[in-house]
Parts: sequence; C-alpha cells; structure tokens
Amino acid sequence: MADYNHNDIESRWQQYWRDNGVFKTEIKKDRPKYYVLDMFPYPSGAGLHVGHPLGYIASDIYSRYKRQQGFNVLHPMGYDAYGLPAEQYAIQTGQHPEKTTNANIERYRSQLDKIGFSFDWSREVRTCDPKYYKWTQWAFMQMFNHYYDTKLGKARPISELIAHLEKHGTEGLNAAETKEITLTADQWNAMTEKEQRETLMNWRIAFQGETMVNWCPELGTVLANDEVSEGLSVRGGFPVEQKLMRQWCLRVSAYAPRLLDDLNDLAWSDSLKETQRNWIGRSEGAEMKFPVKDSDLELEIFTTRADTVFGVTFMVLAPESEYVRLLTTPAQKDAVEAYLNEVKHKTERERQIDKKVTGVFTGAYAINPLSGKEIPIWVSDYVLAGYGTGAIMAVPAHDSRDYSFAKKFNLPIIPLIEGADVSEESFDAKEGIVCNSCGPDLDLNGLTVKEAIAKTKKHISEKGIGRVKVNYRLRDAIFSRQRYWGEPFPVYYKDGIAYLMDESALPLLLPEVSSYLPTADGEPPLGRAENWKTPEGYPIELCTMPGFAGSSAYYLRYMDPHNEEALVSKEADEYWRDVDLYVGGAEHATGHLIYSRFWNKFLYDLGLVVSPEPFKKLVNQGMIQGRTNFVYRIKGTNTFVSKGLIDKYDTMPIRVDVNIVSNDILDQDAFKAWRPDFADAEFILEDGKYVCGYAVEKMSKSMFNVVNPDDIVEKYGADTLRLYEMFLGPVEQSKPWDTNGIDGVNRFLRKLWNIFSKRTDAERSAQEKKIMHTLIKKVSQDIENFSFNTSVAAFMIAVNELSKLPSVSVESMDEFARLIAPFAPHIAEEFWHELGHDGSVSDSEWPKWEEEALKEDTVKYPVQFNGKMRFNIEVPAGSDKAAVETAVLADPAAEKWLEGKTPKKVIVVPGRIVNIVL
RNA sequence: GCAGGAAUGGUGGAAUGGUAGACACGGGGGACUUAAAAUCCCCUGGCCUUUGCGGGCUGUGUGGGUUCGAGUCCCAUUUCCUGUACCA
Repeated sequence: MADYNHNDIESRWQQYWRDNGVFKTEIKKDRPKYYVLDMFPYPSGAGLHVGHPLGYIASDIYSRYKRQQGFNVLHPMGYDAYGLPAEQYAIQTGQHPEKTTNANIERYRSQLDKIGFSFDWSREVRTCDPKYYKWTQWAFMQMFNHYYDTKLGKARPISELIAHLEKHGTEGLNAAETKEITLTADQWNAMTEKEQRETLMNWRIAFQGETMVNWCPELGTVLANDEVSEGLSVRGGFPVEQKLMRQWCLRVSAYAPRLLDDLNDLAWSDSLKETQRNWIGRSEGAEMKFPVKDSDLELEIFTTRADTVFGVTFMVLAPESEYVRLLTTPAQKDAVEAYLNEVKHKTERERQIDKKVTGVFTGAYAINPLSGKEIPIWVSDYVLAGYGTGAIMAVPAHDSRDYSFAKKFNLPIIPLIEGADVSEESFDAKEGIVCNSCGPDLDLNGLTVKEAIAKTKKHISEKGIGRVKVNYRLRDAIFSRQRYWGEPFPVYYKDGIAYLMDESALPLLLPEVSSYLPTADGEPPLGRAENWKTPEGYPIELCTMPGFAGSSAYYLRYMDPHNEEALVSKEADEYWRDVDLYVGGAEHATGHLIYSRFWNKFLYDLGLVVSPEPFKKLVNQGMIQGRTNFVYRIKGTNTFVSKGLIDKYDTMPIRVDVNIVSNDILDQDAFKAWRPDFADAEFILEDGKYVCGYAVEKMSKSMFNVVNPDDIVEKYGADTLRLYEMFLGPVEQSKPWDTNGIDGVNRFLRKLWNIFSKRTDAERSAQEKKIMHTLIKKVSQDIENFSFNTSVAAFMIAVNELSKLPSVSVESMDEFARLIAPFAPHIAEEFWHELGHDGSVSDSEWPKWEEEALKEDTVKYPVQFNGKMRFNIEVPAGSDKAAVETAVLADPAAEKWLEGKTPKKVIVVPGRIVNIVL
C-alpha cells in the first residue's frame, strides 16, 4: 500500500457515501430506532470555525456507533436560517437576506461535508423555506385556536371555552388567563363580535397582550429577555428600554407546572435541569388581601413568608400597577406622577446600574388583616409588575430590599425572630423562633418559622383573608418581532381585530420589500410590502415571528420532512417518537430548550405527537475558546522581542494571526508577509527562535485566533480533525483550541496505516487477541459514557502495542476498522474495502469483546503496609482471600516490612489490593 | 446575592475509595542519514540520597474530618468559570 494520503482517501469515500446514499434513512419497523440530533446552526457569514463541529463530531460518533449496533439511526441536519445578522446585512447592503442566507448555507454545507459526517441530507430543513415555515405558521394557528384548561392540565379547543361562556359565563371556568375576568353568560352573549374576540385574547394560548417589552430603538424591534444582557441587546450591544406594546404572546406560563415536573424524567445534566427549574421558578406561598383604609379596594399580595405578616410596616406597589392610579390621594398626586415619569424613562440598563432606592408615598393606607394596624402604601420600582400581583407587603426586618427601603424613608422595622439583630441589616434566613407576632385571632409566638408559615396559611384560608398559592417566575413568551426576516403571521385585521387566515392560505409567503428598515411612521418593514392584504382587502399583520418559532419543532419535521399534509405523519411520529440524544450548547437552557418543550407539550395535548417530551437525553458540549498569540514590539520601533526577553525592554503586546505561529514559535517570514507595516520587522530572538505569548479569549476574527476546519482538513485530514477534537478533552468541557498536539493524533493514524499495510493472514496470537479485545471493551464502554477522549487514548495504546508485535493479523485489522469507523470513518472505510468487504463500514457489525480473551493466568496485587505502597506480588488467578493473604505473608519481601511483628489485620480486596495493618 | 460546575506536572488531560499523573503535546538524550525531514528507542512532578543498580521522602487550591487506605466521600474555606438577578 502507498503512504497514508488523507486527501485522496477522504474525498474518495465522501464521494462513495454520496453516490450510494449510504446515510439515507427510512422507517424500518423491524429495527429499533435511535434519533441523534444536533442543535442546527445559524448560518453566519463568518463560516464555521474549528469550535463549531465539536458537538457534531461527538454526535456523529455516537450515531455511527448506534448504527453499527443495529439501530436504525436518524441523524439529520439543517439550518436555523432566520436571524438578525442577515437582516442587518440586508439593511446595510440592500441585499435580500435570503440571498445572503443561501450563500452562507452553501458555505456551511461544504465545510461540513469535508469533515465526513453521516447526516441524512435528504431530510435537511431550513426554517426560512416556505415548505417548512408553513408548519410554523400552522402551529401558531393551533395555539390561537386553543386555551389551557388548568383543571385537566392540557390545551383544549377555544370552541369549548366559547360554549362554556355562552352557557355559564366565567363561572366554573378553569382556564389559564392573562388576568382575572368575571362575566355572566348574559354579559358574554350581549357582547359584540369585536368585544368577544378581544375578550378571548385573555385565554388563547397564542394571544395578543399589552406587555412591557424590551424595546431596542436601534434595532427597531422587541427583544426577548434572553436576547438582552445587562440592558444591552446581545446582538449589536445597543441600549434597551421598557415600553408597553400590544404584542403576540405564547402562554408558556400555563405549562410551567408540567415543564417543571417532567424535568425529573429527563436524562439531562443536573446543572441544566437546575437552570430550568430556577427559570421556571416555582415558589409556594400565600396570596393575601389587605383592605385599603376608607375604600372598598383590597390590595392582593403574594408572599412566601406568611409568618412575617405581623412585621409588615408598609406596602409597596409596582409603578405599573393599576392600583397606583386608584389609590393616590389628591395631595400626593403630583409627587406620584413625577415619580412614575422618572421610572418610565429609565432604561433597563439605568435601572440595573444605579441601584439607588427610590419611591414615593401614595397617601393611602392599608389595614393589616391580622394585626388590624394601619400601614402606608408606597410605590417603588423595586417591585415588579410582572411577578405575583405587582404589590407586596414589606417586612423590612426580614427582607433586605424592604430593609433598605425602610431605612431610606424612615419606616419602622419590627424584628419577628428571637435574637435577630436588625440594627445593621435585615435577617433574611428562614429560620428561628417567632416573636412579636400576636394578634386578636392568631398567635405565632414561640413557633419555628416553618410552623408559623403553616399556621398562618391555615388561618388566612379559613378566615377568607387569603389562600395558599403557587407562583411561577416563568413568563409568557413574546412572539412578535418588528422585523422583516422571519415567518409572517397568518393573521389579518378587520376593524382592528385579529382574525386567522384560512389554513388553505398557508404557507403565507414573506413578501418582497423595497427596504429592510422600519417605515417612516415606525411600522415594521412589512409595512413597505405592496399589496400586503387579503383578497378581501384586509391588512395583514406586519410583525414576523421570532427566531425560536422555527426552531421549536424542527426535530419533528426531520421525521417526515417532505410531508405536505402534516407537520409529521402519524406513522413517522409513532416510529421516531422523540430525540434519544440531543447535543448542543448550554446557552439554550432557558430559551430554545424551554420553548421546544412547551411547543411539544402543546402538540402532545392535541394528540399530534406521542411523546410528552422532545429530548430524552441531552449533552451540552463545551465551548471552544480561542487561543490568541502575542508578539511584543518595542514601543515606537518595528523591532519585536521574544517573550522570554520582554522584561528587558519597554514593549507592547500585539495580537498575531495564530495561523503563522506553531507551538508558540513565530514564523518570521510569514509574519513579515502578514501585514505590510511588518514587512521590515526585526526580531530579537532567544535560542534562535521567536517565542510568542498567549492568552485564552473568545474565538473571533478581531483576535486573529480563528482556526478554520478547512485548513486543518487540508493539512491533516478530516479523520485527524475528528480524533483530535475528541482527544482535546471531555466533550462537555469548555477549552481553548490549541493546534499544538494535533501531530500526535496524525502520527497515530499513520502508524495504524503502516500496521495495516503489514497485516498477515496468519492466525493471531492470544496476546494479539487480548490487545484487541481490551480495546473493544474499553471503546464500547467509553462511547456509552460519552468519554471520547479516553477512547482515542485507548486506540493509541492498542496501536503502540500492536506495532511491537512481529505481525498483525487480518482478523485484528478487520476489528480495528469497525471500531474506529465512528471516529475516523474515512480510513476505516479504506481498510474495510482493502479487506475485501462490500458496502460501507458504517453498516458493519460493532465488534463484541470476549471476556475469555481478557483472562490472565495470574493476578497482580499491590501490597501496602498501613496504606503505604510497598511491593507487588503475583498469585494464580482465582485465588481466594485466604490464599492471597498466605501468599503475601510468605513472600520474602514482606519480612522487611513486617519487622518481625504480627499484622493486626490483613485486608484483601479481591482483584485490587492487599493492605497489611501493623 | 443566589444556583450549578471546576481546581491534578511546563501544557491538554487520565484515574469503579485501592501503586496519582494513563494517553498526547512540549522538552532532553540517542539510533538511522553526507545532511535534513520522516521514523524508531530511552528519559521527563518536586526534593533528597547513591560511583552505579537503586533507595527514601513529598506531592492532586487551603484547613479539618471519616477510613486499614482519600485526587475521589463529609465539613469549612479560597479562587476561577457558567447561568441568573430586585421573583417578595
């Protein structure tokens, strides 16, 4: 055989896989299915860097392995093609986002193809493809036409809710709602169609609501909470402010209990489940009514500390609360107005940066229902309108936020826990013995906090002052974006009221526009589309759907991507069911992974999918960071000093392209050619070399630390890239990319190639068989545990051992080819065919190890004295504890350490160790 | 602040409570070669000791604990990463 030529081998087998449709998948009812999915990428203009394929390689290894084990593996890939960058680019250049997106997709595809993935490309989906987004729009229509029945805990058709309203009004209605509404049947029936439709928005799962949104003036759009970071837009870094707008929303909050409970059965990492639990944010507490003095009004509050009611010294309303208007006394009106104005104009960022305590007195008082005391009602922006009831009872002694407010405005602070010192700070811990808590009907003194909470809850429910309540932090998802590049809503407006289009109108195609900017009167770009009307002339919704719309159910579409009648056929859904293994970044923990679960549960409620959860097992691959190299220029010159000598000069570090640095040694000629201003650079070297410094940073063009997988594939081959990415460390772990070290993996493949070239037909020795079966066992177990770095190490050990043998058998090479096929499929395929097999090595059988082959004649025991390692002995395999003990004590080496003493105890752990306690 | 995770040689990283540092990079030495590349072999945590073979001690962020035995389990603590943040 010729030398190992990766370029020739890899292009040849990639062609073979394409020509023979090796990875095309179909339903095979006689075989068990396994669905391996990667989070599909957003095709950005920068192309893939070497960090992106990490997860894809891991999942590819796993799916090829499962396939060799006899599973019918679904392993698709596609593109999350809607997104802001393409639109931003379109605004700047006038180029249609579709064009940019398609160009980027093509680039991604060619990069992916070079790495040798086993994707079934015939199932590719693109979220911006009308044949795909038809089903995104369709799902939205279903959500519009359903409400959530809180008693049954599932979505029901809105027609059932209407029937209920017609008969009973809101009496006995159990529906997740935006706000509490009370209606009689007569009132409902007397409403106009317009009024009824408006009222129904209170219950629909896809509904319009007035919501406080993160408005980004620069981007001209509303952003989701997870698109905002520290008051700035994640994309672009523009300031974000609060604004009340009528928006499409999804009633995700209705599913909060199920989203929480069902987490328990998922094979996800604990940290990710915990993140979702926190995000859903269940808290058990009580809702309690505080009557307002000299008024019929009652303030409802939510608290988890019912035990602290006797320490309530004031109440606080969120600035957005409607009670502010109702309660403010004439004397305080101006002050309150001024405060509301101030708060409104603060951006989210300003609120976060300046944590000053602010607030204003409304002039009104409430009555503490347990103590009967009068307490002032204040307004402050530290109370959130979106959580609980938008009003709180303030217990400054035991809540740090209430405490600083009380200090600032000189409000009383009453400690309620024995021994709690509240002179400097509040005592927030939920522990201790309650004191100062005795009213006319209720005495909590002497109880623990826990007991006091229970007793108070019981008391208030009995007296009708309040009720036990569970609150969730999870908020409804805002579903409108004032953007062009997204799915249009199949919605038109008649008399200002939203109506769904007929399903036959789907897909509702995204129209052409003259410019991708908002219109002069601040309407979204779709306001520029000509004839954006129904045939009857009604205007169509101008907003488009957000990014998560298209990515919420794509895993279902892969099951049946070309179906024009349904999102997924019954047959395909029942066969593929759910994703067995989902691989992707942890950054989607609170976005995509919540929305997808919600979306799936909704479809499950409608009986359209059979699995209540979309992703059974989830692995978060770590992020690959960049490793930036630095050169050190003497200030004001063009002379560069090697890293070891920089102390002797006044230098400044400059980032240098990592592609002209190898093992931190600079290629000086390449450096001079890199940028014109370095053409006449001079160097001060150490040991004849220029040594660069390094730092770990994000991989990005501006840091000159981007490594393109294409270059690695060109130089070392896809098999080397795949093995090396796995060899770098555990898949879940974040780590900097460092090309140093890739030679080791490449060397291993060349060694393997040489061994293969020298294979013989002779029967293999027991020793050789043992090497192979040790490897089979190790690799099989490691793949199951997603421990790919140690499997690569095992391959290297095996090759080193095999290379020491005089010859290696065909049988071993046959096994080796099958074992390494998931990791390095090209070289494996080459071996497989050299060995005279037909078909792809991916369809070969995964080798099984024989315990028999791994057996030893003797067992080696390390012998310790008092836990300190002393010597080794060998005993025949199968010796029992007593035999081992006798052998150890009889061993001449033992004498020296025994020093004539009799051991107190001899501990023999079969197969592991012997410890002698003196 | 809260939640989750991590800390092991010059570097990336291995170690079901049982000989810490597998494997690889880098480094050092050697073989082959006119030379270089490639390849192959040996050494490579630290300290001490021995002419040599070797031997000893120490060592997994820090301090305690459990255990015959701890990188691993428990308690405390420091630092770093990731997520989240006025959630009552």
